[in-house]
Amino acid sequence: MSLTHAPASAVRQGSLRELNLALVLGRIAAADRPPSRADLATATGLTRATVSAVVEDLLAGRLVSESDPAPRAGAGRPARGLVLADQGPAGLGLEVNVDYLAVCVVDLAGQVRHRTVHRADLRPVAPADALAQLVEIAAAARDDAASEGLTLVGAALAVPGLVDEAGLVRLAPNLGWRDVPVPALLAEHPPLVEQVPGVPALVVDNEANLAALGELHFRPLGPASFLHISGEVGIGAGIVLDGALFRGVRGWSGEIGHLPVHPEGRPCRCGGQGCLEQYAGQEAIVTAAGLTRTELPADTATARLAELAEAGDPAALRALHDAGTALGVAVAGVVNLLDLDTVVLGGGYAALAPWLCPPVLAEIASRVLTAAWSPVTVRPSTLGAEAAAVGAAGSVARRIVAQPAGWLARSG
Amino acid sequence: MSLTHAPASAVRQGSLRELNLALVLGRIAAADRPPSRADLATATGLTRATVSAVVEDLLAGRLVSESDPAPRAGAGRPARGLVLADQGPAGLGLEVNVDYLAVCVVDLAGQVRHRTVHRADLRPVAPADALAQLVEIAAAARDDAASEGLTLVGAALAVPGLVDEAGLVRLAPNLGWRDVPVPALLAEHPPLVEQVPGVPALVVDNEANLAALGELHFRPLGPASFLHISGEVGIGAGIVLDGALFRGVRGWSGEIGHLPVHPEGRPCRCGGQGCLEQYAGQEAIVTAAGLTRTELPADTATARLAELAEAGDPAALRALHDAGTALGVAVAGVVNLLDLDTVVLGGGYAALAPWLCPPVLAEIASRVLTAAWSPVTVRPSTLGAEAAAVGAAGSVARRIVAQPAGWLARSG
DNA sequence: CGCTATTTGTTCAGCGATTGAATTATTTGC
DNA sequence: GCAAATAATTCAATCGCTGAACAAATAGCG
Repeated sequence: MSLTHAPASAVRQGSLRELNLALVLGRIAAADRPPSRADLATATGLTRATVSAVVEDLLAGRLVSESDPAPRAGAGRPARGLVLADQGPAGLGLEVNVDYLAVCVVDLAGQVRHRTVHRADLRPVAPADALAQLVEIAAAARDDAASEGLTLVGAALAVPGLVDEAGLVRLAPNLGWRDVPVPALLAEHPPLVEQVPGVPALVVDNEANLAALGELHFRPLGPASFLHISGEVGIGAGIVLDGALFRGVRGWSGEIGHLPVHPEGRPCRCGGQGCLEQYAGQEAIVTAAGLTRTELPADTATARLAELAEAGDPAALRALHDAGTALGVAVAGVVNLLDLDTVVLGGGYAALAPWLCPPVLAEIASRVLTAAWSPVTVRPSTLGAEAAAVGAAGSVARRIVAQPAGWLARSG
Repeated sequence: MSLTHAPASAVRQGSLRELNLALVLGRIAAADRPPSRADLATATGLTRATVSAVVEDLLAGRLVSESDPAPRAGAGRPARGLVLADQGPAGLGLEVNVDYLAVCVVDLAGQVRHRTVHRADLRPVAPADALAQLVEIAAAARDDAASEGLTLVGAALAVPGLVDEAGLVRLAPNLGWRDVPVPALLAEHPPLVEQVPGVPALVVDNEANLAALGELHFRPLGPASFLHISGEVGIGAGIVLDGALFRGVRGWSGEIGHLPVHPEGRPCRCGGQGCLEQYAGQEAIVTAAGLTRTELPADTATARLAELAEAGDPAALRALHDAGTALGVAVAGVVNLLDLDTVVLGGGYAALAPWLCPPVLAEIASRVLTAAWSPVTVRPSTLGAEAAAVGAAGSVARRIVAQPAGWLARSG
């Protein structure tokens, strides 16, 4: 009973075409095999005449291209299949993290067409310098993409911290950033992407949010709702509802790391007590497993932990089990509250999933009221460590698919 | 970055008018004083010509009516104000609860035009008989409404339990219902409402969900996001995001009563341990306050508790403080996760809010990471005990406002 | 009182987008 | 080689929005 069917603004004849462009393009994107114009007509309810006109616009704008006729049984003129173009607009994904910079390019079909990861300890680097390095890498990626016929039409930057709506990074503790005006700093460099009406040139967002969107690449069929948990030093969650990121009133949703799991337990840096982060954060797991804290906490510690667990080290196994139980308590609460059917373990958790999933599932089974009727899937993320960059680039590409009119208005 | 701008189905010229009808009617509903056609034109971006045509349809369909000209300074032809009609379509709200049946009628403007509460212990009554009684009361309400020029166009029924999408009541423990096919049982009685395209004749939903929608009556301006907590024997929450109820993948969201607040604490009937319900449910508070369990737990126990607290009874005050703290732990988790800025205490909690709010706010202040930047409001519900019936009727009325085309197609 | 400025609301030709039927295009099967 | 079948396009008709002109109604001012 969504009661928000009223459009946000006036609907004119032009909007009508805009909406049908989006409708048809969306069907092409969601189809599992290249649909014909006739398929699209029956699927959308439009007439074949209209679909032809719409498709003509999409072809002219290089958003779709005709593929080899799909094999079909029976008589009749063969159909021409339509697929998302592998040339044309594409999204740029950027990521600044503690120990790497990442850049990637994703095309309309969701394919990662370019990817660069530059490993470096970014903590001692000033924000402006870090962004300058990132721009340099991104410019190379853009040129690379251009040689494949791709035009970058928007960028999204993932940052491990709280970001406000204007793109100001309020606080990125592990990076040491505070009140960094990212859009202003990037504006001092030559623009990386072509301006397209309706597509923001730059979106800055929380790493956990964008990593969650990355998972949509592997569930492109229909709207999906799931919880994506990034286990790093802190624990962040991206909540995807019906295929769209849920950001909350101020854009600060997903702070699952501070869900209380032992209300009178260990004090947390947030000021509370017994937060999940104190029991399932990377540091908590590492110290519980008896490992000394390594220099770069992100990758090496996780990899070492997985090695130990693989080898059957009792301390590591116990640490992972306890962390998984704490995580399961929090996740059970979230599932009870939001009735989600899928939980994705991402970031540092992905590699540890074999040991984390069982206790998480156990807690869900015993605590979720509706678990008997609706099973909950818990699985590791399918993307690697740079999921956020992929998700960021994908979010731009998905926007073009959802609102093709802006791009078409540009290219004539 | 909602990426779901693509319409669900084909957009034809007719849809265009449908969308603009909804747009204009929505503006009229949201305005704080009766807008003129010219006001609507500037507000919506449509031309005055189009607005006139749209308004003509709305007037003909008795969805709006012209009010006395609003006073305006300066020269010029006086405007004719437009308001939602106080005659025409209206929504029927129904509620079956442990100790009462409630029926109410809400008009387009959100006014409660009729209300009947029939007190009776429904636990020993068979579902079919309870529904038969409800239908009888509702028929009287419908006739009453008809004499005021109101036509009922849809009904929503609130039930204290889990309801699936088809309206089957899977489980209503306190009512003793299990797998009750409500739509089928109601279909055996003469229809209560007129059939209107696009408006379901009957929606069955969880009481907590519909009570949450009731709060929208007092925040009609713009989309609101809040958490509404109904504290009864169980504790249910309705999550309203951007003015629409969030139901979850299977419609079973809001089970806040089973959020773990002491993971190794008291066993809960759900099979888990330390659920909120065991610490802030009505029974928990009552027994903690040293009260013997009364026969009908709903109203009397809460009222007695409020009396004792008012009188300064230490046991009652301590019980309420402890319950509020437990509630605060859970709410802090929800706010961290969803970044909501408003929490409404409804149901049995409404009367206890003076004692529950302080500890809840204290937990939020210490546990919510972003509390410093974004204050969270915690307030009691403004509707009484029958909030669910009002919310149910209001949801129907709001649907007509959001999708007026169906009603207009009916009445010619 | 009459005139002007001002704002509201309506009328009407023009236009863009969809529709539905007719037409063309291209293949399979007999 | 021809009929049947399916795909895609063409074209007049229609629906709804636009923009400008026009009619209606009031305040201010001399």
